[in-house]
Amino acid sequence: MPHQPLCVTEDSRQHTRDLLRRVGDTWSLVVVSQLVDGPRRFTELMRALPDISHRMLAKTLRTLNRDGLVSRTSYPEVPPRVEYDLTPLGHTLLIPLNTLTTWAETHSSEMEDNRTRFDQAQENKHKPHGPL
Amino acid sequence: MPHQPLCVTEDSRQHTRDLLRRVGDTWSLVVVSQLVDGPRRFTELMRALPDISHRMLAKTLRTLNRDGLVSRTSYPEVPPRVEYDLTPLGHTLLIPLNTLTTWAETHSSEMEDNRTRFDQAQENKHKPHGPL
DNA sequence: CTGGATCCTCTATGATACTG
DNA sequence: CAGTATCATAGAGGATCCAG
Repeated sequence: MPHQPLCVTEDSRQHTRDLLRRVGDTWSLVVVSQLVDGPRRFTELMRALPDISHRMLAKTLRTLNRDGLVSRTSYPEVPPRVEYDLTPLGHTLLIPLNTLTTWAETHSSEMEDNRTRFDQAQENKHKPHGPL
Repeated sequence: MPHQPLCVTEDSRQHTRDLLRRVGDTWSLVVVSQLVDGPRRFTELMRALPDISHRMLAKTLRTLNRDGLVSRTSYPEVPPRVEYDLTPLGHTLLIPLNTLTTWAETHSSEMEDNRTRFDQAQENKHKPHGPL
């Protein structure tokens, strides 16, 4: 009997696809991982993530905040101070994300091997004009 | 004591991000869901997925095959027949994917509400020229 | 310090036509 | 039937400058 994975309703697929696209972008996961241990300021995140651009950090935080996964607390000081933190909803997302992280860890090398093998097989198909 | 989610090594993040980008694209998950119950031919998938373009189905299948998540079996007949199926590795991915699917199902409406609320708050910030 | 606006580039995707 | 190549368009992302 085949198992019944991936709830197969249209809505289900839509929701999951939306979620995967969201957390699967370049930076969402990286930013979230910086918030696991507590609130961080914009500049702190910039320093911790040398590769992210100013623009994309702002944009990513805005999206995560909009989704309710990250909270944004602005303190009426000068210069302005803003702290970002995971919301309770954001924390619940960490569990399934961890399941996926573990899978990725376990199988990434296998997938990498698969890709290498695939690419080599492709090459051999294009230049089989070997010595005869 | 804060929990310890999202294995925080650089490699771990990289692998997970790669995986999320892969299965988070527009079609991978949709295609995979069609293979859960057994092998399918190219045209069968096209019929089952009215929205996907010819090109993207081919490309998605090729990528999944390259990663070793989907097998591709070509029968030397005329006209040609090709069957796609999940590999054992592909099947193992269904488990963590299901965890995420469940989360998405459970919380998608909450996130949708969050977005609506966020957008309304934005509007109110731009046009607070209300009756005074 | 925070973060939005603008300009530019690269990639993803669709539509279409072509090949084995 | 299965798959690729070409062209066109939309969105992601970076660099930079400007504003509160």
